[in-house]
Amino acid sequence: MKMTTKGRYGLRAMVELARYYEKEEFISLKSISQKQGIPENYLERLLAKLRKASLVETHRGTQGGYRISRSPEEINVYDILFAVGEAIYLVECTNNKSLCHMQDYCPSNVVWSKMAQQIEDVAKKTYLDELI
Amino acid sequence: MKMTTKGRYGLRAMVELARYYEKEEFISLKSISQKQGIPENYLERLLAKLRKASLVETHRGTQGGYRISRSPEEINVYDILFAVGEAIYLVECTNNKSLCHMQDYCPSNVVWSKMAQQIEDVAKKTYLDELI
DNA sequence: CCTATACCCAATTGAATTAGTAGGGAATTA
DNA sequence: TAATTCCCTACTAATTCAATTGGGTATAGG
Repeated sequence: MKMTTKGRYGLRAMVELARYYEKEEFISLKSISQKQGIPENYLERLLAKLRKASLVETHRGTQGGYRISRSPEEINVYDILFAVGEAIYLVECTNNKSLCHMQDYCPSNVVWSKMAQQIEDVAKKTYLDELI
Repeated sequence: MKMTTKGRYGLRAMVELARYYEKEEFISLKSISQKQGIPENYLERLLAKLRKASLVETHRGTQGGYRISRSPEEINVYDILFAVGEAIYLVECTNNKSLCHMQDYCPSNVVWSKMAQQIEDVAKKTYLDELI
């Protein structure tokens, strides 16, 4: 039961960017990648998703880069996980009933759903500003 | 972020066995495997682990099989997950500090640990008898 | 205008883990 | 002694995740 790099790298990148929120300057991919020890091209794709979700904004050319598009107080971990496509469920069939071989009631699912709900709650309650 | 089959199959098997607790009869691997739609040989290995953790007991020969070794009220989901080797953590470095490239304090880890703790809590609070 | 910077994007490969299979062995019952 | 059923290890297949490659486009500054 493990979070993928999408979620891990995604959060780390956002924490990194959140640190520069006040300065309003753009941070280059290269810089984030080096500071956080994340492969450049791989991180790039995550940042692309974060951009599409309007969590970061970008600027090209010299002095360009990425910066957080809202105050860290307004971005929570759930937003980030959702943006990068890190799904919050422990078993497939919680989301997709057709995958379950049980007709009516699945006892196990009660547990997995409850766990997923807890994770989601933590994600939604934790804002970036608490992490910097 | 997904639970592996170890945890999923393991719990399902235990729920199945818990249903027969009163009867005290042994249920064959084949029967569990068929009812739950889990590959026989694969399930066998999980049951072996559950046996080693003293959660189930076995008997060979005709009319042999597996049965739960304690009352369902005394077995929680955590016991099962632990027994089958389903680790409860979302990122490696929560358990193994040496894997983390941060020297002192890792902001992200705060989140992942909190989530893992929540999962553990649910697992420890949920007993088999609630699921049958 | 031209060049360096730095984001943008798709396709492919590589690596690791998980899931499942095969097959021989040993205990128990009838 | 034969049928049943657990016991155990090694191997293979499948899937998913992680990372790489490489070419494209916008912007700033000289």
